[in-house]
Amino acid sequence: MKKISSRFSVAVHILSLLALSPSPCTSEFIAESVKTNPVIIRRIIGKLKKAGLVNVRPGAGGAYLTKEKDEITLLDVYRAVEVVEEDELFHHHENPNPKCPVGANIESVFRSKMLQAQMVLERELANVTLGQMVTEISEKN
Amino acid sequence: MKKISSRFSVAVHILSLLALSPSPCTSEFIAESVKTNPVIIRRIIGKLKKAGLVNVRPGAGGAYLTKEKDEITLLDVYRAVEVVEEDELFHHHENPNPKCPVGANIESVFRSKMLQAQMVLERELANVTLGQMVTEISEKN
DNA sequence: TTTTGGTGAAACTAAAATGGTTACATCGAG
DNA sequence: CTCGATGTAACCATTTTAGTTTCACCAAAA
Repeated sequence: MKKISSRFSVAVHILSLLALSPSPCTSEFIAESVKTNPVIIRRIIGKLKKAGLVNVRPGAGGAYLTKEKDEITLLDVYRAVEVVEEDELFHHHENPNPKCPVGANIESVFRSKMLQAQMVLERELANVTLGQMVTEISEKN
Repeated sequence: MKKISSRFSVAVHILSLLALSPSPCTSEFIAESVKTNPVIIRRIIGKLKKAGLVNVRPGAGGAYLTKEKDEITLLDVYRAVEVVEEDELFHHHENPNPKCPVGANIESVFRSKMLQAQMVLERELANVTLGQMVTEISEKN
């Protein structure tokens, strides 16, 4: 793979800005903080919107949170930006050879181990709220 | 990202075969069980070799484990096949705007949360040995 | 010693994901 | 009505991945 897409880290960045800003933020403003293109921001905001985390004022513009910052977890964001396909982090390659005793059975065994590993990862993400994030960010000032 | 490369699942498949086979296995034999090309298998075996998990008989051919199957964990394999870059699963995008209070501090906060999440994932992988894998695979027969 | 089977590596291809850019129709507030 | 901002679409370049062909080299067995 390499790495999980930066969409995730950018999305957290966006939401942190929204959580700290008293008024809606435009994609251009956000793009300046993230140091990227406004279109990139809009695309990610689109996914956050679809997930019900933010709303965007039509016409006038500007995004804002639709939930309390303590009710948004990093897992919500992770899922919203669809960084992993079908919510499965690990590739279960194969249509292995069913004639081979290993080929025939490895898939289900491997899969269950990977789902377990994925579960603990997601539980960890679910444990961190946007509220905690912005608190820690603010404390560093 | 999508998914972690199938190199990982294929590597586990390869090692399972080696653990169950009394004699060294050729890449062609393995390729049949995995249902892929022998060259793909050799490339992955090359990485496993570099990590000290297997050895290959020169000339005659055939790979075999260099460690006890209970001393190889899925984390060893995960690391060996280099599915994640620099051992960091999450992308910490950004050279964000240092002038922005969020941009200036989010990176370190986000990073520490992600390292924590990655840690629990890896701990889970470290908890499963190749021995357990082949035991479970065999039980299914 | 010659043959044979296998490895390791290079060179290429094709597909997909990612991050980025430009352009533009559309919508609402002032 | 005008202006600013959004939401898309259409591209593009880069990188990763999986796969294939080819071939030099090596060691064991005939």
